[in-house]
Amino acid sequence: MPPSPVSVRAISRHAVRAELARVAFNEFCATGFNQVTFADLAGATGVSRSTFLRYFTNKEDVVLFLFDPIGDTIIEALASDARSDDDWHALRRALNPVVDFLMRDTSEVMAFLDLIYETPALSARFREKQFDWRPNIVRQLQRTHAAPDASIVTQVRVAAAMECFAAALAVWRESEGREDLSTLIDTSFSALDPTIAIQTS
Amino acid sequence: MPPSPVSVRAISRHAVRAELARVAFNEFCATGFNQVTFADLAGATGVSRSTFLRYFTNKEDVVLFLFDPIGDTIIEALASDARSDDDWHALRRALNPVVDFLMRDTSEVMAFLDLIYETPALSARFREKQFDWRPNIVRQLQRTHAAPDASIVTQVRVAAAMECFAAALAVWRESEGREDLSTLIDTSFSALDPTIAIQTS
DNA sequence: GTCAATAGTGACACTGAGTATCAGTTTAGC
DNA sequence: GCTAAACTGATACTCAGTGTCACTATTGAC
Repeated sequence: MPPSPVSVRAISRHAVRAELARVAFNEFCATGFNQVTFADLAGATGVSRSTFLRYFTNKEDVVLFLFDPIGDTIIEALASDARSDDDWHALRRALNPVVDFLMRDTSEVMAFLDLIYETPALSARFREKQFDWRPNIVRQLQRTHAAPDASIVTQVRVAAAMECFAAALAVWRESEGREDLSTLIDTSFSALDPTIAIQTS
Repeated sequence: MPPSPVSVRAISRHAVRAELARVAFNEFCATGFNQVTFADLAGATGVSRSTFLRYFTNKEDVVLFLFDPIGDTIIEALASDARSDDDWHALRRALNPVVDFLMRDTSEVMAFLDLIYETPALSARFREKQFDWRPNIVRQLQRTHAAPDASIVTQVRVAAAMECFAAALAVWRESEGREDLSTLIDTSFSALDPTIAIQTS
């Protein structure tokens, strides 16, 4: 009995989740991620610990679920990519909508990245999240773009592309947003671009 | 008062650690990593829970510390690498001693990889371990091999190289050791090699 | 061989994340 | 308004990981 594709309950759930996360984020920034317990968060949000826990799969998710859409964004970008050149450039292009997504509210994203990079538990989970995107990206890339010889080649290229993104993001946040994220991603990608020959000293 | 570089106590500690890990590994394989508690391990090894815990930084470390030497192995390989061509091929060569290390006891390593890959918590920590090797590798590479333009380029190349290794290792274990690990690493590396131009369709 | 410093041990208590259950309440949709 | 479903808070629980403390064993120096 799924009454409608987007039920009223789902909307409510989303909104509550966002509000809980908002309050929690302030607590984390003020006191430190590890110092704040779920009991603290329950108190700060006026909801019971049980209820708070039901809205998130784990403590890191309270911060990181903001970045959940990125995985699907990449998939969609690859799916709607008309050009059919090599997969490496397709992967680069697929990151453009991600950059757009992050640039919608630079200061908010930067605040999140600050908290993430200064909290080992959060950075570790953030990397895990990015890792979890990979299989779907590999599948999509094999479907829409000339799948190369072996599966391992595609897997490695996707992994490398995601690492390029991660490295660019890290430098971007270190520069406090002064450097251009797109340019940084370009630099990362060209450091590995298998379609251009770099002269060996 | 450090009496000698390698004290008797350090040797004992190492040996005890190895023995505890050996027994624990059997328990993990028999019952499943998540199902076995530290209390169980204490019982199986005949040592108290407190003592067992003192030998490892966390539960995953009981399994994964076997792979600790790999980080240093890579560093040493880079340091003693005479050739000074591009950093990408230097990184590839630095993995040869790692392959040697893994091939010393193929069946043991394979048993470990089986447990790791079937246990999400272990694979996640395994990736974290590999991630932790990166900064030192970057530093060593910048010292000994023609450091390229920007720091981000080296960082990306090291990250990509480690992902090549990880991908090759995963395929190797899936093949149950039938495929050649060195060849798989070669394939991975050439999928990204920035020194050879691949034709674009 | 004795002895003092140091390290290892087991017992215990504790925090905090995450899971599970359950009775009571709210809400959606007919 | 009614019913089935979802949401809530309370409670109890498991287990990883930390910290402390008294006790024992070992080491290295004398």
